[in-house]
Amino acid sequence: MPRHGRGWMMGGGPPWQQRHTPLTVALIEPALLVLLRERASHGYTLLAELDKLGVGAIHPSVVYRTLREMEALGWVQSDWETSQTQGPPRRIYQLTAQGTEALESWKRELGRARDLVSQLLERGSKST
Amino acid sequence: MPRHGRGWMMGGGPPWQQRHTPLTVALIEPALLVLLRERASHGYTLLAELDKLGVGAIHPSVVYRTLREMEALGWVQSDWETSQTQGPPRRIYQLTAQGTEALESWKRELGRARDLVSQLLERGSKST
DNA sequence: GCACGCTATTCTATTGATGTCAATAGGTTA
DNA sequence: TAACCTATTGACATCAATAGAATAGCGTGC
Repeated sequence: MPRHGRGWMMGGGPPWQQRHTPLTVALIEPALLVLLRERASHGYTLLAELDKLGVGAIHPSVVYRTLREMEALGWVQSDWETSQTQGPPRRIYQLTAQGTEALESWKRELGRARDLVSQLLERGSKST
Repeated sequence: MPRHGRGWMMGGGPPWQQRHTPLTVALIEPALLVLLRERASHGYTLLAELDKLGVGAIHPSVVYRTLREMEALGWVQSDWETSQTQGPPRRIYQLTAQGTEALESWKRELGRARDLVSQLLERGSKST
């Protein structure tokens, strides 16, 4: 089964279960920044929140990896929370000042992308 | 140089020349369909039109490969045009019925993506 | 008539991004 | 103590993007 490749959204025969598209994948990172801006949180929770947001079911590894990479960039900062957990210790991520800047930058980018999409949609719907 | 990676839009330091983002890359395919719906065309022209659209400078390989892959899916159909060219023979692509369907499917997908982006932008701008 | 530049397409190699799977591990409940 | 949920990490395979060069016809200037 192709990851998404060309035609990911055509499906073909069997009714596909929810698959995320390249478009939604590109949104994981800004979505995480937005969520972390609202409150510091840990991967497992963020995973669920992404799902609620509508960014399709993302594999946990992807979210954790993205968080680690964002930490390497200095956008977020993590601390272990050993107490009051219902499981193993968890890593709490919080936004840094750089992360806030990154979010602003992302917002400009998303704005441009949205405009482009709107333009495409319009142009693709005009009667030839 | 990383393709885009985390932080592709942060640049850091020197003012980056136009780099395309994962978001714009994801738009190549629907953009091609939209353009081909308007008129049959060949890779070289489509390349320039993508640029005009705002889908950043795409490497020719990507466009040609995408076109071939779309042909393999039956979305487009190509014929060699040997006459009236200012160069070597060129491959004219035109949309098929399946391609039109694919475009419709894409449009639904783009609509969803745009809504998601709007939602993110709003949520990312609310005062905490 | 040939060297150069533009149009036009294809192929190969490399790297980077993504998806999947498995491993680890603490806590809770039956 | 076994099963299950929370929670995170690492390794590996695969796929897609990019760069770069090869191929090739045509037009222009010299």
